Amino acid sequence: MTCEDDKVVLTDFQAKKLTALEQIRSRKFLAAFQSIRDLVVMAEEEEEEETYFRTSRKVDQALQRFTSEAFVAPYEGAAARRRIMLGMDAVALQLSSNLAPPYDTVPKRVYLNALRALTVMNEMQQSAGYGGNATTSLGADSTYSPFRILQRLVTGVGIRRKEAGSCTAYSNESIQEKDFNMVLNSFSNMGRMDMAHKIVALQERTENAPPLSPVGYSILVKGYGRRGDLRNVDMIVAHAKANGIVPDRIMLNSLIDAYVNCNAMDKAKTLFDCMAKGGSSSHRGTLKWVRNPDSGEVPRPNQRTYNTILKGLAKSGSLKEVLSMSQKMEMKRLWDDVTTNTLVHAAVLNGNFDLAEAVLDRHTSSANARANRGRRRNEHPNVEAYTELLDGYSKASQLNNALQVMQTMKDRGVEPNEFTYTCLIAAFARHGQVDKAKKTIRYMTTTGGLKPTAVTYNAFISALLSLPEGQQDERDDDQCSRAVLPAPTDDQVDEAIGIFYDMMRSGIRPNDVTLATLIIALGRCRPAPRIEEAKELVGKLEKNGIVSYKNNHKVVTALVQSCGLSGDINGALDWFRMLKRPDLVAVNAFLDACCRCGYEDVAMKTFRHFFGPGDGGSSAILQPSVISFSILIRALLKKDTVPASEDAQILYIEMKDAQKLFPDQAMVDLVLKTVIRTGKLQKKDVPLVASIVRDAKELEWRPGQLERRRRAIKAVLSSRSRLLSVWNDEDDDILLREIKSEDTLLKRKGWNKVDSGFRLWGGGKMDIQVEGENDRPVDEFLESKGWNDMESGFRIF
DNA sequence: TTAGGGTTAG
Repeated sequence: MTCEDDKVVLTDFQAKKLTALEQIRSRKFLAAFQSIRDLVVMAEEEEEEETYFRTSRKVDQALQRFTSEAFVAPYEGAAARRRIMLGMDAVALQLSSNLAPPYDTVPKRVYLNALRALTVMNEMQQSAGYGGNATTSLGADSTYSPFRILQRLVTGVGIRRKEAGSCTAYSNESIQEKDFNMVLNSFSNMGRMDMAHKIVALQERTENAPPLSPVGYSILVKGYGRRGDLRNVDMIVAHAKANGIVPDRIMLNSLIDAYVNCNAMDKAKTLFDCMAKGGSSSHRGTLKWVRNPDSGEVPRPNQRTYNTILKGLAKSGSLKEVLSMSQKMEMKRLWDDVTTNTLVHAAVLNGNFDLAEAVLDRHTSSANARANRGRRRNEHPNVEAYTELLDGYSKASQLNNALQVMQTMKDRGVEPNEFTYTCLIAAFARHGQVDKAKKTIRYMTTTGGLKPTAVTYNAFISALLSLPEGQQDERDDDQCSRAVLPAPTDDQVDEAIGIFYDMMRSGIRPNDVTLATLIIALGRCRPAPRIEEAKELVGKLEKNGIVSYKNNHKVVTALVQSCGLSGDINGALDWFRMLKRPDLVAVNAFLDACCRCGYEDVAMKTFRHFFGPGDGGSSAILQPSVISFSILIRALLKKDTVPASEDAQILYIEMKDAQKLFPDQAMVDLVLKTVIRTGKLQKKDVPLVASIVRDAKELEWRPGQLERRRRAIKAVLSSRSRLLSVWNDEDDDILLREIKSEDTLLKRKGWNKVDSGFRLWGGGKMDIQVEGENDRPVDEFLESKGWNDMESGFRIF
């Protein structure tokens, strides 16, 4: 190579580099990346050593310039995603290049920037509802990238040493714990506990990596708590204890919240008690762990602690408990906007709209920007409560009151947001006012300056598919529990599909929930299922790359269920087989499909395959749920034979003894409905019914559930049976009246154990006939069964 | 770095 040639090459190179820098400046990232790729090749081909080194350094400068721009905020949106992934491509390019060392490695700072960009981006996309369509040009999954970067950071592979050419060993000591925690937190927020676990494992087995601190444990506990995974929450706590972790207030708050999310209020209350009472708490064991061994102090509860426990009480306890706790908070001056929102939540959950209105009357914040720091821009701190109240009215078929909430918001200067509009749109749709729902979408976009989301349309569609007001009573008695929503009509389904196309036309990508909703609707619609249309729809969307159903559990499960509903067992089987690792919901859907199509034997085999032999051993692939048992028990009872009823009973016992599961409302409804036909309860079914209703005695019934239960009872009553269980909820007028009249009756009969869990109710005559036992006095019958009538919670008269 | 509050959902 002559001196002349050399000059030309350098000039070319410089020109290219200038182009690249200009492209970066004008944010043409793809073009810039391509230019840099050319630069890399040019440098690699350089033969003269010093020039090779010099050009390599210049390429590195360009690369660093590129990545520092690529990994900068904002991290939201498709363009940001492309930019960040190009940044990752640039990192990969440099690592795989033959640039002169150390320029074939990447400075630590770049990795750290990438880490931040990737984690924030992944979390945002998760919440934006991107499906599994995320792949990069290198085929790398953006979910794994943060993990791989951390791996590099701890091993030093591909990381530039401080001084060029230095031979000193890479030291990972300067990797901050917060770098790990940032990634851990993002996986935890995404619900990817598998990945979170990988991070922890990496941290634990790497020398010099920072050990898990209360911060890391807080993050893990949060993640498992959100998934309702009590077992792993407990496991993390045990791990922390074993490692001598002294929990701080945040960790305890996280733990209380996790317990609340896992419906483990007893544990949440214990912890709260320790924090509130400190040394005087009676929970010695917990106290021992929670207390700081040096100072002897126990972290004191703060506003968040109280709000968290309040949320738990709202979820599981009575309104009374919530009210007394909120009064305590007010006295301690710990009341804030979250308290207001939580109290409204509790009130709405209990159907006590007056209370919700009263709380908002008194506690609505005067909107000020300072209160909103860290939240969405200038949003009123109580929109959430108003939104929930609106939604509550709408779901309780009180459209006018729902609309009145919009007016109240306006009067009080509470600006509706996309959540509020979503609920309003669903409210219109639920009441058959489709045009107004559509208008609201337009209104929120234009006047409100808000964008409807996939959830907006999903809410619209599913509200449409639920029966409009006025037709509620026409449901057949199949539809007594939430587990069985009313079957939509052809017209409703057509309307829903129309909205679905509106959605796509306005450029909003349907997600798996959208698709699953439509699939189920098509599978169940009246007068005949339209399963073929469902399959076509899925195929079309897949072909056009709009939604990918492959490996999408929700969509495939919906197809399994839909096939089952329309008697297509082969279809159900085909779709079910597509799932490499079916989850509980999928297995339940398949069990249901088998049973509906008359393949109880296949169902039973499937049940054993996934849930094990029922000995409580650990050979099971999955843990069954009450639903799994409900499906099989119903199928068995439907067979209406003595051996099948016995099998049902055995399954029920297995559910309680081996699986420690107890019946829920749906199961009670289902069994009652299946077993009580033509007013007769057959002898073979008595033991099962008796134990189920007795076990269900502790169930908590909320107004919505009470309503369903009331319908179930109505169904039972209308089938000439008299069957009633005892309610503790004094809020429900109708049931109260029924119980009162029942109590009168019991008094007249001289029976005063009204607290027993279960009564059969009839105007003094025996309405439930126990086949073959009609003539025998009840007490004799019970005695013959070895039942103590009241203690067994079962009385026949 | 980490903790509490609203919409759809098999």
